[in-house]
Amino acid sequence: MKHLLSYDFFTEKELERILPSFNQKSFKKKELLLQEGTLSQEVYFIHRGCVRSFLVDYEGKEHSILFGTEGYWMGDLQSFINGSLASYSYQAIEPTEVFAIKKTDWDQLMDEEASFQKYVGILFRNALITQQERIVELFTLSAEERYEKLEKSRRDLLKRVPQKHLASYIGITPEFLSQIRKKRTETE
Amino acid sequence: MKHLLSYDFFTEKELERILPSFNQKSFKKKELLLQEGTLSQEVYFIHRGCVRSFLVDYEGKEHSILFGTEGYWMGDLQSFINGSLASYSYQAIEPTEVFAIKKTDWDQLMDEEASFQKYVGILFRNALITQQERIVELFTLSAEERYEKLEKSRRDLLKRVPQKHLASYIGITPEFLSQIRKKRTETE
DNA sequence: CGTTTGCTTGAATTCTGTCAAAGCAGGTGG
DNA sequence: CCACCTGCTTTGACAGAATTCAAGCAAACG
Repeated sequence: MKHLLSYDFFTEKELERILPSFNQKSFKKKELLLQEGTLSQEVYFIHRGCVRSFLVDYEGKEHSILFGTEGYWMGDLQSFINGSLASYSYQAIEPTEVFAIKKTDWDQLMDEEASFQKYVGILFRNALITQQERIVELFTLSAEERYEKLEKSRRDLLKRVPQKHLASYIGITPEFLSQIRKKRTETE
Repeated sequence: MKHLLSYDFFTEKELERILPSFNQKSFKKKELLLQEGTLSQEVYFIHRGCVRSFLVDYEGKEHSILFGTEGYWMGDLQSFINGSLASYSYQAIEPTEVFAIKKTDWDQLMDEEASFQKYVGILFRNALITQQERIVELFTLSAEERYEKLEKSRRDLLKRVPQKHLASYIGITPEFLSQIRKKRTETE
């Protein structure tokens, strides 16, 4: 469980109280961590691998919302926290190992462990800021610029994630992403 | 300060400790609550009026990010919490009255008042979920559908906010919003 | 009033999606 | 190890969506 530690946010003692609440779990490639329409009972800290969250729209098309790799948290907040049914599915893109924490243990930690509560507060704040930036990108950048941005900020994903998922992440069709890539190699 | 109370989240005693940290402030129509590039020293709870946040892109175009009305919190999280310079500007669309809380008072409340910390945690979580939904909308809905959605979820805004701002909020040009409105009145 | 500001319109243009076909993998079973 | 699937990527022609630009109108404001 080095990764949680490597944030070096917690002291040794705090970790001793926090870590026992987590269980290690493995998922095969293409396996679902959580399926849309079910209740999320746990959230995951990714230790090794890659996970995508996606939704299926009313036309049956998939849209990738987020990619999590080593050090990311993944989970359906809405379902996990409010107890509603998940609107998104979560799927391993590679063989993936995670540390899972169940709702009851989560709630207990949030109540009893001030350091954890603080940690989660920071997590949410950062997520909020990241998402805000994403919204701004969608407004201000063209598809090509969004792809360039992704190239810079998450270069690792380009090799790990199929094009079609990257395309849907930046909000375009796989075919059009192909065009963009073609144009870019020609120009350069 | 009925509004903060009306959330009926806090007990009387908690409110007695919390409310003194807020100051009432007024802004005229078009006045800026906070300007991009400056440091955010306080955040606002809107008691009466309407505020929009927006950014100016590299082509000089404005994009409205969020509209806050009665009962909304407005502020530049990134700047307020991390001490960086604000990326967005915040402008009163109507004469607006807010309750402002300064960074030092905020920090103090977050440290000393567990109920406030919890309240803010919920605030951020909800904001996170709302934003996630917004991203999904941008992916899955056409411009026309996004406008219809806005019509339903924030009908009040249609009368209070100029078209051009609504247009930029749903990510289109004012001209195209005009087309949509025209088409819709013809069809129906 | 005159001036500004915002809304509408239409035509030309750019961007992105759709569709269909073909090429290129990677994985599987024999 | 090969041959065959199956699913992913590429391509090009075309259609549709959205923007740009320019002009005119209406409403708001000092």
